[in-house]
Amino acid sequence: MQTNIKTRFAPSPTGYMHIGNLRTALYSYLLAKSQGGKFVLRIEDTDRSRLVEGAVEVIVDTLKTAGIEYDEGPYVQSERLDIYREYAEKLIESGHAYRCFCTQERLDSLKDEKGIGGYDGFCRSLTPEQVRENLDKKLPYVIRQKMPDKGVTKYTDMIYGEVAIDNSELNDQILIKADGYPTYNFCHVIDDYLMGITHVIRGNEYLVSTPKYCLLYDAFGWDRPVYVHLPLLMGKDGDGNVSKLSKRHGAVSFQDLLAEGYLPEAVVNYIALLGWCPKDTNQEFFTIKELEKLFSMDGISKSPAVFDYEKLRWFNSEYIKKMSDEEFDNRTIPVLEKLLSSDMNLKRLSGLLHTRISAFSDIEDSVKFITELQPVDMSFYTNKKNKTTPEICRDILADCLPILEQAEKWDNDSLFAVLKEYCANSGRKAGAVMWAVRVAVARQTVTPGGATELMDIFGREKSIERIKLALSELSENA
RNA sequence: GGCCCGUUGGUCAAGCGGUUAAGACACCGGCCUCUCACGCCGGUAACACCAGUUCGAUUCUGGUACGGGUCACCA
Repeated sequence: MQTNIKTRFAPSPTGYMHIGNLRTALYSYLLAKSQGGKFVLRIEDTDRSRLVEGAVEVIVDTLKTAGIEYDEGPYVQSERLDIYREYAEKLIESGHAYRCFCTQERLDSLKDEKGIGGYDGFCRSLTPEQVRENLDKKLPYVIRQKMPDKGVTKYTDMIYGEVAIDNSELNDQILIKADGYPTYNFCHVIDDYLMGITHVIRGNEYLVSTPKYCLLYDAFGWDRPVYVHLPLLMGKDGDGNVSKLSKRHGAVSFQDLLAEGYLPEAVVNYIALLGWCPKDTNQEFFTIKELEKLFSMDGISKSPAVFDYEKLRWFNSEYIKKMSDEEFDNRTIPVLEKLLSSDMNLKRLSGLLHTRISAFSDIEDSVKFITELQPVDMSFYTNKKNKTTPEICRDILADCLPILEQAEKWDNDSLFAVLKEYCANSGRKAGAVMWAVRVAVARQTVTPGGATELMDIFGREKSIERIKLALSELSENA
Protein backbone atom coordinates (compact mmCIF):
# COMPACT_ATOMS: atom_id res chain seq x y z
CA MET A 1 0.00 0.00 0.00
CA GLN A 2 1.18 3.42 -0.94
CA THR A 3 1.14 6.19 1.57
CA ASN A 4 0.63 9.86 0.81
CA ILE A 5 -1.26 9.01 -2.30
CA LYS A 6 -2.83 11.97 -4.02
CA THR A 7 -5.31 11.95 -6.83
CA ARG A 8 -7.20 14.63 -8.64
CA PHE A 9 -10.26 15.30 -10.71
CA ALA A 10 -9.64 17.81 -13.46
CA PRO A 11 -12.75 18.58 -15.45
CA SER A 12 -13.14 21.38 -17.89
CA PRO A 13 -16.05 23.67 -17.07
CA THR A 14 -18.59 22.77 -19.70
CA GLY A 15 -21.68 23.71 -17.73
CA TYR A 16 -22.77 20.17 -17.03
CA MET A 17 -21.36 17.07 -15.41
CA HIS A 18 -21.33 14.13 -17.72
CA ILE A 19 -22.01 10.93 -15.84
CA GLY A 20 -18.80 9.41 -17.18
CA ASN A 21 -16.86 12.30 -15.75
CA LEU A 22 -18.59 11.90 -12.47
CA ARG A 23 -17.58 8.27 -12.38
CA THR A 24 -13.98 9.26 -13.06
CA ALA A 25 -14.20 11.72 -10.19
CA LEU A 26 -15.69 9.03 -7.97
CA TYR A 27 -13.02 6.45 -8.69
CA SER A 28 -10.32 9.04 -8.31
CA TYR A 29 -11.74 10.10 -4.99
CA LEU A 30 -12.27 6.54 -3.80
CA LEU A 31 -8.79 5.47 -4.74
CA ALA A 32 -7.34 8.27 -2.65
CA LYS A 33 -9.66 7.73 0.29
CA SER A 34 -9.29 3.97 0.30
CA GLN A 35 -5.64 4.52 1.04
CA GLY A 36 -5.91 7.50 3.31
CA GLY A 37 -4.77 9.87 0.63
CA LYS A 38 -5.80 13.27 -0.61
CA PHE A 39 -8.05 14.31 -3.44
CA VAL A 40 -7.79 17.59 -5.31
CA LEU A 41 -10.09 19.43 -7.66
CA ARG A 42 -8.66 21.36 -10.55
CA ILE A 43 -10.54 23.30 -13.19
CA GLU A 44 -9.10 22.98 -16.68
CA ASP A 45 -10.35 26.11 -18.35
CA THR A 46 -7.65 26.90 -20.86
CA ASP A 47 -9.95 26.81 -23.85
CA ARG A 48 -11.22 30.36 -23.94
CA SER A 49 -13.66 29.66 -26.74
CA ARG A 50 -15.59 27.23 -24.61
CA LEU A 51 -16.02 29.22 -21.45
CA VAL A 52 -19.43 28.75 -19.89
CA GLU A 53 -20.88 30.99 -17.24
CA GLY A 54 -21.46 29.32 -13.91
CA ALA A 55 -19.82 26.11 -15.00
CA VAL A 56 -17.47 25.90 -12.06
CA GLU A 57 -20.41 26.07 -9.68
CA VAL A 58 -21.99 23.14 -11.46
CA ILE A 59 -18.88 21.08 -10.85
CA VAL A 60 -18.59 22.09 -7.23
CA ASP A 61 -22.29 21.50 -6.56
CA THR A 62 -22.28 18.16 -8.28
CA LEU A 63 -19.37 16.86 -6.25
CA LYS A 64 -21.00 18.06 -3.09
CA THR A 65 -24.33 16.47 -3.89
CA ALA A 66 -22.63 13.24 -4.86
CA GLY A 67 -20.77 13.18 -1.56
CA ILE A 68 -17.33 13.61 -3.07
CA GLU A 69 -15.25 15.93 -0.94
CA TYR A 70 -12.01 17.42 -2.13
CA ASP A 71 -9.13 18.26 0.16
CA GLU A 72 -7.59 20.91 -2.06
CA GLY A 73 -8.80 23.26 -4.71
CA PRO A 74 -10.43 24.14 -6.84
CA TYR A 75 -7.27 25.21 -8.58
CA VAL A 76 -8.00 27.13 -11.73
CA GLN A 77 -5.62 26.82 -14.65
CA SER A 78 -6.42 30.16 -16.22
CA GLU A 79 -4.98 31.74 -13.09
CA ARG A 80 -1.69 29.92 -13.48
CA LEU A 81 -0.64 31.00 -16.96
CA ASP A 82 2.74 32.36 -15.90
CA ILE A 83 3.72 29.02 -14.47
CA TYR A 84 3.09 27.15 -17.69
CA ARG A 85 4.89 29.77 -19.70
CA GLU A 86 7.92 29.48 -17.49
CA TYR A 87 8.08 25.71 -17.82
CA ALA A 88 7.58 25.90 -21.56
CA GLU A 89 10.54 28.24 -21.85
CA LYS A 90 12.59 25.77 -19.88
CA LEU A 91 11.76 23.09 -22.38
CA ILE A 92 12.82 25.30 -25.25
CA GLU A 93 16.12 25.94 -23.52
CA SER A 94 16.72 22.26 -22.95
CA GLY A 95 15.87 21.43 -26.55
CA HIS A 96 12.66 19.54 -25.83
CA ALA A 97 10.40 22.14 -27.38
CA TYR A 98 10.52 24.81 -30.05
CA ARG A 99 8.62 27.79 -31.35
CA CYS A 100 6.52 27.20 -34.41
CA PHE A 101 5.43 30.07 -36.64
CA CYS A 102 3.49 28.03 -39.17
CA THR A 103 0.27 29.63 -40.32
CA GLN A 104 -3.09 27.99 -40.15
CA GLU A 105 -3.11 27.91 -43.95
CA ARG A 106 0.08 25.90 -44.08
CA LEU A 107 -1.23 23.53 -41.43
CA ASP A 108 -4.45 23.06 -43.36
CA SER A 109 -2.67 22.32 -46.61
CA LEU A 110 -0.48 19.87 -44.74
CA LYS A 111 -3.57 18.08 -43.61
CA ASP A 112 -4.95 18.01 -47.14
CA GLU A 113 -1.74 16.60 -48.56
CA LYS A 114 -0.99 14.00 -46.00
CA GLY A 115 -4.44 13.08 -44.90
CA ILE A 116 -4.97 12.85 -41.19
CA GLY A 117 -2.08 13.05 -38.82
CA GLY A 118 0.62 15.24 -37.72
CA TYR A 119 2.77 18.22 -38.10
CA ASP A 120 5.80 17.88 -40.33
CA GLY A 121 8.27 19.54 -37.98
CA PHE A 122 8.98 22.40 -40.34
CA CYS A 123 9.90 24.89 -37.62
CA ARG A 124 12.18 22.49 -35.82
CA SER A 125 14.96 23.54 -38.16
CA LEU A 126 14.57 27.25 -37.74
CA THR A 127 17.88 28.87 -36.82
CA PRO A 128 18.08 31.05 -33.73
CA GLU A 129 18.41 34.01 -36.07
CA GLN A 130 15.24 33.15 -37.93
CA VAL A 131 13.37 32.76 -34.68
CA ARG A 132 14.69 36.10 -33.48
CA GLU A 133 13.60 37.71 -36.70
CA ASN A 134 10.08 36.25 -36.51
CA LEU A 135 9.79 37.33 -32.93
CA ASP A 136 10.83 40.86 -33.83
CA LYS A 137 8.21 40.87 -36.54
CA LYS A 138 5.70 39.93 -33.85
CA LEU A 139 4.63 36.86 -35.78
CA PRO A 140 2.24 34.73 -33.80
CA TYR A 141 3.66 31.39 -32.74
CA VAL A 142 2.95 28.30 -30.74
CA ILE A 143 5.32 26.19 -28.71
CA ARG A 144 5.53 22.57 -29.73
CA GLN A 145 6.98 19.56 -27.99
CA LYS A 146 9.84 17.96 -29.88
CA MET A 147 9.15 14.25 -30.08
CA PRO A 148 11.93 11.71 -30.58
CA ASP A 149 11.83 10.47 -34.16
CA LYS A 150 12.57 6.90 -33.34
CA GLY A 151 12.30 4.45 -30.53
CA VAL A 152 9.41 3.43 -28.35
CA THR A 153 7.96 5.02 -25.24
CA LYS A 154 6.55 2.66 -22.64
CA TYR A 155 4.73 3.00 -19.41
CA THR A 156 2.80 0.73 -17.12
CA ASP A 157 -0.86 1.34 -16.63
CA MET A 158 -2.43 -0.04 -13.47
CA ILE A 159 -5.36 -1.42 -15.37
CA TYR A 160 -4.00 -2.27 -18.79
CA GLY A 161 -0.44 -3.22 -17.97
CA GLU A 162 2.44 -2.22 -20.20
CA VAL A 163 1.57 0.18 -22.97
CA ALA A 164 4.19 0.74 -25.65
CA ILE A 165 3.79 3.30 -28.41
CA ASP A 166 6.18 3.94 -31.28
CA ASN A 167 7.55 7.43 -31.05
CA SER A 168 6.86 7.80 -34.74
CA GLU A 169 3.17 7.83 -33.79
CA LEU A 170 3.68 10.89 -31.64
CA ASN A 171 3.08 14.35 -33.06
CA ASP A 172 4.95 17.45 -32.12
CA GLN A 173 1.99 18.53 -30.09
CA ILE A 174 1.29 22.10 -29.16
CA LEU A 175 2.16 23.03 -25.60
CA ILE A 176 1.34 26.72 -25.68
CA LYS A 177 -1.23 28.10 -28.07
CA ALA A 178 -0.91 31.30 -30.06
CA ASP A 179 -3.17 33.04 -27.57
CA GLY A 180 -0.68 32.27 -24.84
CA TYR A 181 -2.84 29.71 -23.14
CA PRO A 182 -1.42 26.24 -22.60
CA THR A 183 -3.05 23.14 -23.99
CA TYR A 184 -4.32 20.34 -21.81
CA ASN A 185 -1.45 18.25 -23.09
CA PHE A 186 0.98 20.51 -21.33
CA CYS A 187 -0.57 22.16 -18.33
CA HIS A 188 -2.06 19.04 -16.83
CA VAL A 189 1.43 17.56 -16.64
CA ILE A 190 2.85 20.66 -15.02
CA ASP A 191 0.00 20.84 -12.55
CA ASP A 192 0.03 17.18 -11.71
CA TYR A 193 3.70 17.45 -10.93
CA LEU A 194 3.47 20.71 -9.02
CA MET A 195 0.48 19.52 -7.03
CA GLY A 196 2.14 16.27 -6.13
CA ILE A 197 -0.35 14.02 -7.86
CA THR A 198 0.81 10.43 -7.47
CA HIS A 199 -1.97 8.68 -9.39
CA VAL A 200 -3.47 10.02 -12.56
CA ILE A 201 -6.93 8.55 -13.04
CA ARG A 202 -8.74 9.38 -16.23
CA GLY A 203 -10.64 7.91 -19.13
CA ASN A 204 -9.30 5.36 -21.52
CA GLU A 205 -9.22 7.93 -24.32
CA TYR A 206 -5.86 9.06 -22.95
CA LEU A 207 -4.26 5.65 -22.98
CA VAL A 208 -2.50 6.21 -26.29
CA SER A 209 -1.46 9.80 -25.74
CA THR A 210 0.04 9.18 -22.33
CA PRO A 211 3.53 8.45 -23.72
CA LYS A 212 3.64 12.08 -24.82
CA TYR A 213 3.06 13.13 -21.25
CA CYS A 214 5.61 10.64 -20.01
CA LEU A 215 8.15 12.25 -22.31
CA LEU A 216 7.36 15.60 -20.73
CA TYR A 217 8.04 14.22 -17.26
CA ASP A 218 11.26 12.74 -18.58
CA ALA A 219 12.31 16.02 -20.18
CA PHE A 220 11.98 17.79 -16.85
CA GLY A 221 13.64 14.93 -15.04
CA TRP A 222 10.55 14.33 -12.93
CA ASP A 223 9.23 11.01 -11.70
CA ARG A 224 6.24 9.84 -13.67
CA PRO A 225 2.98 9.33 -11.79
CA VAL A 226 1.09 6.06 -11.71
CA TYR A 227 -1.40 5.92 -14.53
CA VAL A 228 -4.84 4.45 -14.13
CA HIS A 229 -6.93 4.51 -17.27
CA LEU A 230 -10.57 3.72 -16.85
CA PRO A 231 -12.73 1.82 -19.32
CA LEU A 232 -15.19 4.07 -21.09
CA LEU A 233 -18.86 4.40 -20.34
CA MET A 234 -20.95 3.50 -23.34
CA GLY A 235 -24.51 4.12 -24.37
CA LYS A 236 -26.71 1.97 -26.54
CA ASP A 237 -28.96 3.49 -29.16
CA GLY A 238 -32.24 2.18 -30.55
CA ASP A 239 -30.48 0.07 -33.15
CA GLY A 240 -28.38 -1.63 -30.53
CA ASN A 241 -25.18 0.16 -31.49
CA VAL A 242 -22.91 1.16 -28.66
CA SER A 243 -20.66 4.19 -28.51
CA LYS A 244 -19.31 6.62 -25.97
CA LEU A 245 -22.22 7.66 -23.75
CA SER A 246 -23.63 10.89 -25.09
CA LYS A 247 -26.74 12.99 -25.16
CA ARG A 248 -28.39 10.94 -27.86
CA HIS A 249 -28.56 8.08 -25.40
CA GLY A 250 -30.73 10.02 -22.99
CA ALA A 251 -29.99 12.01 -19.89
CA VAL A 252 -26.26 11.84 -19.35
CA SER A 253 -25.54 14.64 -16.97
CA PHE A 254 -25.85 14.33 -13.24
CA GLN A 255 -28.24 17.29 -13.16
CA ASP A 256 -30.46 15.72 -15.80
CA LEU A 257 -30.68 12.54 -13.82
CA LEU A 258 -31.61 14.40 -10.66
CA ALA A 259 -34.19 16.38 -12.58
CA GLU A 260 -35.72 13.12 -13.75
CA GLY A 261 -36.22 12.13 -10.18
CA TYR A 262 -33.21 10.00 -9.43
CA LEU A 263 -31.67 10.16 -5.99
CA PRO A 264 -28.00 11.19 -5.87
CA GLU A 265 -27.09 8.18 -3.72
CA ALA A 266 -28.71 5.84 -6.21
CA VAL A 267 -26.82 7.35 -9.11
CA VAL A 268 -23.53 7.21 -7.25
CA ASN A 269 -24.17 3.65 -6.15
CA TYR A 270 -24.99 2.59 -9.67
CA ILE A 271 -22.06 4.22 -11.43
CA ALA A 272 -19.65 2.95 -8.80
CA LEU A 273 -20.53 -0.53 -10.00
CA LEU A 274 -20.20 0.30 -13.68
CA GLY A 275 -16.68 -0.81 -14.32
CA TRP A 276 -15.76 -1.81 -10.83
CA CYS A 277 -16.69 -4.75 -8.67
CA PRO A 278 -15.88 -5.32 -5.01
CA LYS A 279 -13.78 -8.31 -4.04
CA ASP A 280 -15.14 -11.26 -2.11
CA THR A 281 -18.67 -9.99 -1.82
CA ASN A 282 -21.87 -9.81 -3.77
CA GLN A 283 -23.00 -6.71 -1.98
CA GLU A 284 -24.51 -4.16 -4.29
CA PHE A 285 -25.76 -1.42 -2.03
CA PHE A 286 -23.08 0.92 -0.84
CA THR A 287 -22.90 4.26 0.81
CA ILE A 288 -20.03 6.39 -0.32
CA LYS A 289 -18.38 5.86 3.05
CA GLU A 290 -18.50 2.11 2.55
CA LEU A 291 -17.01 2.52 -0.88
CA GLU A 292 -14.19 4.57 0.56
CA LYS A 293 -13.19 1.58 2.64
CA LEU A 294 -13.78 -1.13 0.08
CA PHE A 295 -12.51 0.38 -3.12
CA SER A 296 -9.50 -1.17 -4.73
CA MET A 297 -7.96 -0.88 -8.11
CA ASP A 298 -7.87 -4.58 -8.87
CA GLY A 299 -11.65 -4.55 -9.06
CA ILE A 300 -11.64 -2.20 -12.02
CA SER A 301 -12.62 -3.76 -15.29
CA LYS A 302 -10.80 -3.43 -18.60
CA SER A 303 -13.76 -3.48 -20.88
CA PRO A 304 -16.21 -0.68 -21.47
CA ALA A 305 -19.59 -0.77 -19.74
CA VAL A 306 -22.96 0.10 -21.20
CA PHE A 307 -24.98 2.49 -19.09
CA ASP A 308 -28.28 0.76 -18.40
CA TYR A 309 -31.15 3.04 -17.45
CA GLU A 310 -33.24 0.06 -16.40
CA LYS A 311 -30.79 -0.92 -13.76
CA LEU A 312 -30.45 2.66 -12.58
CA ARG A 313 -34.23 2.72 -12.21
CA TRP A 314 -34.07 -0.40 -10.13
CA PHE A 315 -31.39 1.06 -7.86
CA ASN A 316 -33.43 4.21 -7.57
CA SER A 317 -36.63 2.36 -6.68
CA GLU A 318 -34.74 0.52 -3.97
CA TYR A 319 -33.42 3.78 -2.57
CA ILE A 320 -36.91 5.25 -2.71
CA LYS A 321 -38.30 2.30 -0.78
CA LYS A 322 -35.64 2.86 1.84
CA MET A 323 -36.84 6.41 2.41
CA SER A 324 -39.06 6.91 5.44
CA ASP A 325 -42.71 7.65 4.72
CA GLU A 326 -42.17 11.14 5.98
CA GLU A 327 -39.25 11.81 3.65
CA PHE A 328 -41.17 10.34 0.78
CA ASP A 329 -44.28 12.37 1.50
CA ASN A 330 -42.28 15.55 1.81
CA ARG A 331 -40.99 15.04 -1.64
CA THR A 332 -44.14 13.68 -3.22
CA ILE A 333 -47.03 15.64 -1.78
CA PRO A 334 -45.97 19.02 -3.17
CA VAL A 335 -45.86 17.43 -6.60
CA LEU A 336 -49.29 15.87 -6.10
CA GLU A 337 -50.68 19.19 -4.94
CA LYS A 338 -49.74 20.73 -8.24
CA LEU A 339 -51.19 17.86 -10.19
CA LEU A 340 -54.42 17.20 -8.30
CA SER A 341 -57.11 19.02 -6.41
CA SER A 342 -56.21 19.47 -2.80
CA ASP A 343 -59.41 18.05 -1.36
CA MET A 344 -58.11 14.60 -2.10
CA ASN A 345 -56.34 12.48 0.44
CA LEU A 346 -52.90 13.12 -0.94
CA LYS A 347 -51.11 11.60 1.99
CA ARG A 348 -52.88 8.35 1.38
CA LEU A 349 -52.06 8.52 -2.33
CA SER A 350 -48.46 9.24 -1.55
CA GLY A 351 -48.37 6.15 0.60
CA LEU A 352 -49.65 4.06 -2.27
CA LEU A 353 -47.03 5.49 -4.57
CA HIS A 354 -44.12 4.72 -2.27
CA THR A 355 -43.51 1.18 -3.46
CA ARG A 356 -44.75 1.82 -6.96
CA ILE A 357 -42.51 4.41 -8.54
CA SER A 358 -38.93 4.03 -9.65
CA ALA A 359 -38.22 7.71 -10.10
CA PHE A 360 -40.05 10.81 -8.96
CA SER A 361 -40.75 11.75 -12.52
CA ASP A 362 -43.04 8.71 -12.65
CA ILE A 363 -45.56 10.44 -10.43
CA GLU A 364 -47.22 12.45 -13.13
CA ASP A 365 -47.97 9.44 -15.29
CA SER A 366 -49.10 7.27 -12.46
CA VAL A 367 -51.74 9.73 -11.22
CA LYS A 368 -52.93 10.94 -14.59
CA PHE A 369 -55.99 8.68 -14.41
CA ILE A 370 -57.24 10.67 -11.45
CA THR A 371 -57.75 13.93 -13.30
CA GLU A 372 -58.34 12.60 -16.77
CA LEU A 373 -61.28 10.60 -17.96
CA GLN A 374 -59.35 8.21 -20.11
CA PRO A 375 -60.89 6.12 -22.86
CA VAL A 376 -61.73 2.64 -21.67
CA ASP A 377 -61.39 -0.43 -23.78
CA MET A 378 -63.99 -3.06 -22.91
CA SER A 379 -61.23 -5.65 -22.84
CA PHE A 380 -60.03 -4.04 -19.61
CA TYR A 381 -62.96 -5.72 -17.92
CA THR A 382 -61.86 -9.16 -18.93
CA ASN A 383 -59.51 -10.77 -16.45
CA LYS A 384 -58.67 -14.43 -16.72
CA LYS A 385 -57.59 -15.02 -13.17
CA ASN A 386 -60.63 -13.43 -11.57
CA LYS A 387 -62.90 -14.81 -14.28
CA THR A 388 -64.41 -11.49 -15.21
CA THR A 389 -65.96 -10.36 -18.48
CA PRO A 390 -67.58 -7.06 -19.41
CA GLU A 391 -71.00 -8.68 -18.82
CA ILE A 392 -70.08 -9.92 -15.37
CA CYS A 393 -68.56 -6.57 -14.48
CA ARG A 394 -71.72 -4.82 -15.63
CA ASP A 395 -73.78 -7.00 -13.33
CA ILE A 396 -71.41 -6.49 -10.43
CA LEU A 397 -71.41 -2.73 -10.86
CA ALA A 398 -75.17 -2.65 -11.16
CA ASP A 399 -75.39 -4.49 -7.85
CA CYS A 400 -72.75 -2.41 -6.12
CA LEU A 401 -73.87 1.02 -7.20
CA PRO A 402 -76.85 1.27 -4.80
CA ILE A 403 -74.84 -0.34 -2.04
CA LEU A 404 -72.09 2.22 -2.40
CA GLU A 405 -74.53 5.07 -2.70
CA GLN A 406 -75.93 4.09 0.64
CA ALA A 407 -72.57 3.51 2.30
CA GLU A 408 -72.47 5.33 5.59
CA LYS A 409 -68.78 5.94 5.79
CA TRP A 410 -66.48 6.58 2.88
CA ASP A 411 -63.05 5.31 3.75
CA ASN A 412 -60.98 2.36 2.67
CA ASP A 413 -61.87 0.03 5.52
CA SER A 414 -65.58 0.75 5.48
CA LEU A 415 -65.79 0.43 1.74
CA PHE A 416 -63.88 -2.79 1.85
CA ALA A 417 -66.25 -4.16 4.47
CA VAL A 418 -69.29 -3.16 2.44
CA LEU A 419 -68.02 -4.82 -0.71
CA LYS A 420 -66.91 -7.87 1.19
CA GLU A 421 -70.38 -8.20 2.58
CA TYR A 422 -71.78 -7.98 -0.92
CA CYS A 423 -69.45 -10.80 -1.92
CA ALA A 424 -70.75 -12.94 0.88
CA ASN A 425 -74.37 -12.23 0.01
CA SER A 426 -74.03 -12.66 -3.71
CA GLY A 427 -71.54 -15.50 -3.72
CA ARG A 428 -69.20 -13.56 -5.98
CA LYS A 429 -65.45 -13.75 -5.64
CA ALA A 430 -63.80 -10.75 -4.05
CA GLY A 431 -61.22 -10.60 -6.82
CA ALA A 432 -63.91 -10.26 -9.46
CA VAL A 433 -65.82 -7.56 -7.60
CA MET A 434 -62.71 -5.58 -6.86
CA TRP A 435 -61.56 -5.90 -10.44
CA ALA A 436 -64.81 -4.51 -11.78
CA VAL A 437 -64.91 -1.61 -9.35
CA ARG A 438 -61.26 -0.78 -9.72
CA VAL A 439 -61.31 -0.67 -13.50
CA ALA A 440 -64.55 1.31 -13.47
CA VAL A 441 -63.11 3.92 -11.17
CA ALA A 442 -59.61 4.15 -12.59
CA ARG A 443 -60.36 3.42 -16.24
CA GLN A 444 -57.11 1.49 -16.57
CA THR A 445 -55.92 -1.97 -15.52
CA VAL A 446 -52.77 -1.03 -13.69
CA THR A 447 -53.30 1.29 -10.80
CA PRO A 448 -51.52 2.50 -7.70
CA GLY A 449 -53.64 0.74 -5.13
CA GLY A 450 -56.75 -1.40 -4.99
CA ALA A 451 -60.40 -0.64 -5.68
CA THR A 452 -61.38 0.64 -2.26
CA GLU A 453 -58.18 2.55 -1.79
CA LEU A 454 -58.83 4.39 -5.02
CA MET A 455 -62.45 5.14 -4.07
CA ASP A 456 -61.21 6.47 -0.79
CA ILE A 457 -58.94 8.87 -2.63
CA PHE A 458 -61.53 9.87 -5.20
CA GLY A 459 -64.20 10.50 -2.59
CA ARG A 460 -67.85 9.49 -2.74
CA GLU A 461 -69.14 11.77 -5.43
CA LYS A 462 -66.45 11.18 -8.00
CA SER A 463 -66.36 7.45 -7.39
CA ILE A 464 -70.11 7.09 -7.86
CA GLU A 465 -69.98 9.28 -10.92
CA ARG A 466 -67.33 7.09 -12.53
CA ILE A 467 -69.11 3.90 -11.68
CA LYS A 468 -72.27 5.24 -13.27
CA LEU A 469 -70.34 6.18 -16.36
CA ALA A 470 -68.74 2.75 -16.53
CA LEU A 471 -72.12 1.13 -16.11
CA SER A 472 -73.60 3.00 -19.03
CA GLU A 473 -70.59 2.22 -21.19
CA LEU A 474 -70.83 -1.43 -20.28
CA SER A 475 -74.56 -1.54 -20.97
CA GLU A 476 -73.98 -0.13 -24.42
CA ASN A 477 -71.12 -2.32 -25.38
CA ALA A 478 -71.41 -5.51 -23.42
C1' G B 1 -6.72 4.21 -42.97
C1' G B 2 -2.28 3.91 -39.13
C1' C B 3 -1.71 2.94 -34.05
C1' C B 4 -3.78 1.29 -29.34
C1' C B 5 -7.33 -1.23 -26.19
C1' G B 6 -11.15 -4.66 -25.40
C1' U B 7 -14.41 -9.39 -26.15
C1' U B 8 -18.29 -14.46 -20.13
C1' G B 9 -26.22 -14.53 -20.99
C1' G B 10 -30.00 -8.57 -23.78
C1' U B 11 -27.19 -5.36 -19.75
C1' C B 12 -23.69 -4.99 -15.30
C1' A B 13 -20.52 -8.72 -13.73
C1' A B 14 -17.67 -13.06 -10.55
C1' G B 15 -14.04 -16.24 -12.25
C1' C B 16 -7.62 -15.54 -12.21
C1' G B 17 -5.69 -24.20 -15.69
C1' G B 18 -9.74 -28.95 -13.45
C1' U B 19 -16.45 -25.23 -11.28
C1' U B 20 -23.16 -28.40 -12.14
C1' A B 21 -19.46 -21.15 -15.20
C1' A B 22 -21.63 -17.13 -9.16
C1' G B 23 -24.71 -12.92 -8.31
C1' A B 24 -27.69 -8.48 -9.96
C1' C B 25 -31.03 -5.89 -13.65
C1' A B 26 -34.44 -7.09 -17.45
C1' C B 27 -37.61 -11.09 -19.08
C1' C B 28 -40.92 -15.51 -18.06
C1' G B 29 -43.68 -18.64 -14.50
C1' G B 30 -45.68 -19.52 -9.50
C1' C B 31 -47.13 -18.01 -4.48
C1' C B 32 -49.13 -14.00 -1.53
C1' U B 33 -52.87 -10.35 -2.35
C1' C B 34 -59.15 -6.77 -3.29
C1' U B 35 -55.80 -5.12 -8.85
C1' C B 36 -50.95 -3.40 -9.80
C1' A B 37 -46.73 -2.90 -7.15
C1' C B 38 -43.96 -4.74 -2.96
C1' G B 39 -42.31 -9.39 -0.89
C1' C B 40 -41.16 -14.63 -1.47
C1' C B 41 -40.01 -19.01 -4.66
C1' G B 42 -38.51 -20.85 -9.34
C1' G B 43 -37.06 -20.61 -14.68
C1' U B 44 -34.90 -19.22 -19.75
C1' A B 45 -30.22 -17.34 -21.21
C1' A B 46 -23.11 -16.73 -21.80
C1' C B 47 -17.18 -18.10 -22.09
C1' A B 48 -16.75 -14.49 -30.40
C1' C B 49 -13.88 -17.84 -33.79
C1' C B 50 -9.42 -20.76 -35.19
C1' A B 51 -4.82 -22.66 -33.98
C1' G B 52 -1.00 -23.64 -30.26
C1' U B 53 0.89 -24.78 -25.02
C1' U B 54 -1.01 -28.44 -21.46
C1' C B 55 -3.05 -34.68 -19.02
C1' G B 56 -6.69 -30.67 -19.07
C1' A B 57 -8.32 -24.48 -21.35
C1' U B 58 -13.42 -19.49 -20.11
C1' U B 59 -8.66 -18.82 -17.75
C1' C B 60 -1.86 -18.82 -20.95
C1' U B 61 0.21 -17.58 -26.32
C1' G B 62 -0.60 -16.28 -31.51
C1' G B 63 -3.89 -15.14 -35.42
C1' U B 64 -8.92 -13.89 -37.32
C1' A B 65 -13.50 -11.51 -36.63
C1' C B 66 -16.22 -7.97 -34.23
C1' G B 67 -16.57 -3.69 -31.03
C1' G B 68 -14.39 0.67 -29.06
C1' G B 69 -10.71 4.57 -28.58
C1' U B 70 -7.17 7.86 -30.77
C1' C B 71 -4.64 10.53 -34.55
C1' A B 72 -6.95 19.34 -32.99
C1' C B 73 -3.98 26.07 -31.43
C1' C B 74 -10.68 20.39 -27.27
C1' A B 75 -10.04 18.60 -22.97
